[in-house]
Amino acid sequence: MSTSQLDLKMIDCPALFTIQLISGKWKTRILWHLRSGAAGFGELKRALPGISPKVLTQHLDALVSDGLLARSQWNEANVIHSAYDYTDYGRTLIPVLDALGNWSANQRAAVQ
Amino acid sequence: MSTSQLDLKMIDCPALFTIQLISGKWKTRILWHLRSGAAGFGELKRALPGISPKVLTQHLDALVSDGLLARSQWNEANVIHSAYDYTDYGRTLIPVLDALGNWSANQRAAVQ
DNA sequence: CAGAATCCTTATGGATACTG
DNA sequence: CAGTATCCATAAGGATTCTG
Repeated sequence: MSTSQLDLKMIDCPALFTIQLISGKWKTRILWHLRSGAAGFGELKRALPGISPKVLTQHLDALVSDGLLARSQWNEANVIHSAYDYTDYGRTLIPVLDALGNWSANQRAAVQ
Repeated sequence: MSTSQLDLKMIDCPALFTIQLISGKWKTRILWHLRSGAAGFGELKRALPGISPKVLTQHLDALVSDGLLARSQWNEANVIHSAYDYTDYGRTLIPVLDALGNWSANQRAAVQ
């Protein structure tokens, strides 16, 4: 499911590469949530009501494998904890996400 | 399949609204192609090798129904012609598409 | 807690033939 | 030319149970 490979299509349409990284029912919401700081698996799950652990894992794995997020883990009283956070690379995407968000906010404002 | 309805998720994550408009295997490429001007059904089909007429119709219908594109048609020697072009609303999305494209171009440049 | 495993439903896309 | 109609394949997502 990794989208890190380039493709002829993406040379014709560079926007496609970026889109593929952030497409998926929950990816944008994960990335959006992490803008305010790292979060563990459970926190993300709570922040995204309705997502199943399998799907959350799938999306996180894709984001990690595409280099946008990094995962860390540690033990506390014999219990595993994890944290997902932007990589430096992933962080460069935030202004782009903001552009997407601002556009939609402007559209909504214009309608009202 | 219209994504024009707002949703609670999109208030938490405004970027999601924009993403939904341009997600789909060919949507970005259609929008990218039309940046250089309107195009008919056949031209788009040729510009997107591998797309089937059904799927092209689906994507165009979605883009029109979401208000990003407009469709016009006319007759010439008893043969139907069509043209798809940005609406004024859709055109406001072009800078956002450019942001997506520029980001991917920068990443590719950085890798090399 | 953080997932892996399994099974299942739905959404998306595709090939092809046909029509006004 | 510009699609529709039909049938089909795969991908994406989801519910649930289980494990270190």
